[in-house]
Amino acid sequence: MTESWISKFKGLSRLPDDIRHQLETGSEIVSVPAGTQIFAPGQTADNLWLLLDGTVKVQQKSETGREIFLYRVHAGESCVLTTACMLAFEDYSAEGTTETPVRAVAIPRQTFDDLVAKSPIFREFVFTAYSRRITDLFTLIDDIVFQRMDVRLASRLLELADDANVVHATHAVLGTELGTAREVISRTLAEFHRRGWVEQSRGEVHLTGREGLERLVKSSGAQG
Amino acid sequence: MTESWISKFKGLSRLPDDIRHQLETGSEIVSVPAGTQIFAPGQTADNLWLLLDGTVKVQQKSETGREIFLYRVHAGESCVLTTACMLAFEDYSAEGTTETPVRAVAIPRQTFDDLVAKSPIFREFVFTAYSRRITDLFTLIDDIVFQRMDVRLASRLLELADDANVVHATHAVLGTELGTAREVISRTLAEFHRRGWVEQSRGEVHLTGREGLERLVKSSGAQG
DNA sequence: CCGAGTTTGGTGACCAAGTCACCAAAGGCC
DNA sequence: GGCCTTTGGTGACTTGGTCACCAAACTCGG
Repeated sequence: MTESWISKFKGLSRLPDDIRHQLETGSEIVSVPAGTQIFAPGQTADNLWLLLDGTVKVQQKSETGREIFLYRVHAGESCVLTTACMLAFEDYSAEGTTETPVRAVAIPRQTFDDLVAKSPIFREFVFTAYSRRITDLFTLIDDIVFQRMDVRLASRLLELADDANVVHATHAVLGTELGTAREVISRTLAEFHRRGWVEQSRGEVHLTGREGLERLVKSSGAQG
Repeated sequence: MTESWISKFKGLSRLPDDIRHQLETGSEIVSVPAGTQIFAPGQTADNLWLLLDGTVKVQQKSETGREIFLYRVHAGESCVLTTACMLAFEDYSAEGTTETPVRAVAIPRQTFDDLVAKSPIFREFVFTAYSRRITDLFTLIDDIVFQRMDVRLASRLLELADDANVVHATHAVLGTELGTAREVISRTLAEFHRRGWVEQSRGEVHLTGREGLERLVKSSGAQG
């Protein structure tokens, strides 16, 4: 390892050498395949995860068995929800699953607590992660309450599209991502098709007219 | 001050004497009237507030000028959103306003940072507060997406009622509390009236049949 | 390659909720 | 009293969520 993983995390770049060293020796790099549940209600988390590669999807399961997507953790971000579990012993009903193969740094509770006590910079890193999640949730709530479905779907499609402008997701998956029903996705996609913005095939959506989708998103003064 | 305010906060009761002392001498008790804005976007917060008396309402303002209620801070809780602002320098779009006259402990940034570094118990207190807010937001999202309006309104009325079973709020206020339109509140309240659960007068709702409202809330397997 | 079972997507009917436009009643204030 | 503001009520319409059901596409054992 010629280059430390620490450089992947902007908020940690200013760490002094001794803390860096403790962070590197006191943590472990782990790899898990896609589809692994990395935290769940009732399960104690003993590590804070910092994602190096891949994405983790965090969803809330409601009592009625339905699910809603809360947020996605990307490479370079920390999965701060596990911290909540580690330190606060709170019940939480959200679960996190890897969407792709994931490489991550696992920081054990002991190291984490030590570093929060010792290093103002590490402390700031942790609090920043927390408050980013909180503000993300605010934005999500705003979206759910005030934004139209077609705008939300368009924006999500643009986000999820790969290099070839293809979104690999079934209507049902897109439904839970946006907290709506599959039927609504089907209808809205049919409308997008009529406008020439997308082509569909089983399990995927091809964005043939990004401009149209982008115009729709922009026209509503939203951010995405 | 014969009894320290610290005893009002469960998570702080186990603090050792030296930390207690630093917390007491390094903070200040403040009083503000009802309707005071205690934090807002773009405004730097220099203190963490711990509420001794009264309530603070935290709302999100959307770009379209509409508002949605996020949560309410009660006596014995901390207004952790200001911490997010203090330590993480993040933009946030939520604002907090006192609903009643409020007495609170203001902990300056310096004292706060010091205590987080020094005291594991204080640290846990802070992280607990954060994670409680986050899980509250999860519950709110779940509610918004999956719960029927009539159930949500019934539950909120029960929460807001005073000792005489009266809710002092206009339909418009109840609308922003639940992230819906005034008209929807008016119609739902009319329905509740038809069922003999409430009487209305200008600016207030009298709960004449709590049992009915409670039955409605319970029948949906909700919590509140 | 066939055929049964599963997954995915499509559709119509209906209900719940949000939006718009407007009005009326109640209260405040000169 | 008369004017203005705040609050609440209503109908018509649109959007979104639910339910019931079907059809096409895939899977997989044989």
